[in-house]
Amino acid sequence: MTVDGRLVRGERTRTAVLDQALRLATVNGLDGLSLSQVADALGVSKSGLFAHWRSKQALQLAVIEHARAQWTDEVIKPALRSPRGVRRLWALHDRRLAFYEARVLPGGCFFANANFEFNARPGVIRDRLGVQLDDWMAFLTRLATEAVENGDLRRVDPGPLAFLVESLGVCAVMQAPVLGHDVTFRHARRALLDHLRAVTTDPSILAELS
Amino acid sequence: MTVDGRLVRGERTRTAVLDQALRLATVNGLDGLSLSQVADALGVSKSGLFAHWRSKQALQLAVIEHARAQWTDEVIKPALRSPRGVRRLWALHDRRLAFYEARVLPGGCFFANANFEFNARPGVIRDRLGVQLDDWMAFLTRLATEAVENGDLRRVDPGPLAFLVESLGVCAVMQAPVLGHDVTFRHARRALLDHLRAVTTDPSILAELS
DNA sequence: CTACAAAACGACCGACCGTTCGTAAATATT
DNA sequence: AATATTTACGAACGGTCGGTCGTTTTGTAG
Repeated sequence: MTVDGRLVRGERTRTAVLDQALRLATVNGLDGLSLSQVADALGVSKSGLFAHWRSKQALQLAVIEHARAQWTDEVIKPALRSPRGVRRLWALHDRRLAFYEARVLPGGCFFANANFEFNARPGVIRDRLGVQLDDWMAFLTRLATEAVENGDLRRVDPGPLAFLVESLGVCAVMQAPVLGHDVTFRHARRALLDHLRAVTTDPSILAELS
Repeated sequence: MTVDGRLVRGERTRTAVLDQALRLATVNGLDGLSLSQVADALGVSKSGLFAHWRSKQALQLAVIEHARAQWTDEVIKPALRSPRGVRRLWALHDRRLAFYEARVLPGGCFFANANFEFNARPGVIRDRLGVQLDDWMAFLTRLATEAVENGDLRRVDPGPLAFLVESLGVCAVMQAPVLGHDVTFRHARRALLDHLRAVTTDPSILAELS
């Protein structure tokens, strides 16, 4: 929020806190997020954080929202510029991998980490992550359905196909730091390409893809 | 370890501790594992744990080994009873899913959870998990290679295929608690079956599979 | 310049953590 | 039965955590 062109004092720190908190939460876990560490890393006092968020959980939820907005801007929107159909589905997969290749920032995917972390821990956080995952899978399924309706695919259920795309993306960001970015991302791209080639009606559509 | 047919006193508690610790670590995270909680859940004193493991990290490493042994007995060995080739590759996928369907125990897959948790946290734990993952992928790749050498598959790189199998398994145990076991496992099975059908030379091999 | 409101601060609290240590109980040995 | 040795125990320590509160600093308006 801006007033007269200048940043309100608290607003600048607000986004700075969310950036730092997202970074730390991605590395140490959303639950392992330490308010003390966030404050120290920014050179502000820990108690000052409670002026913006009433509790740690409130900050955690804000971090989730922050990550969601970032994901929308940097992955979903660019992918939607590709032509609808199989190529758009591939574009999303490619953008996702590129998103993690670009930033050498450690910690992998915040959402994947958080989902695994809260897999068996019911509560507000778990519910919020569940809604995000539901929306994301619905979006992927819609893309797969569009590809089928376009006549690009044959004999394919959109659900399992969306699940396959998601699986390759999730597993890639998990294995990349351990087994090496090069081989992991190559496998993730190659596996989906092989699959699409096998189920696409007109393979020439895929010729331009790497 | 047994002496004269009777359990040494400490040994019974040792495996009980590892079972409980594995359960808690799967839910709360390997780093979120609390020695106090382990001791309380078993009705033993916290300080007594240090007689068996010199530190929390030592117990964490023992838990990893415990999980590995369990995984070998309940997933790998049964799958190896299937005939070599595509059917054995499918059997492993199926056994893995059945392993998590059978135990309604919450927390998903310990190894997946731990890998994501320590993705960006170098150290002894990270190294140990990395070796496990490396071995596991090598095993999967060997199964895929066998399927190719058997003549079951066409135009397929074993590496990406192994990566695909692993991806579907990992993602299934991540989504199952959130989106429901039924739809998630169905998608995980269907996606691999579709893929195998598309790349198998003799589809009749897959007829018997669900 | 003064006065007011918002925001950041530092000190502090209770809770939980991993770890250590002296002691008591349980087992093994003579 | 008495001794020696292993094993588990409870209390306590230092440290970090999330959260609270009174004070001081900062920015704004009259």
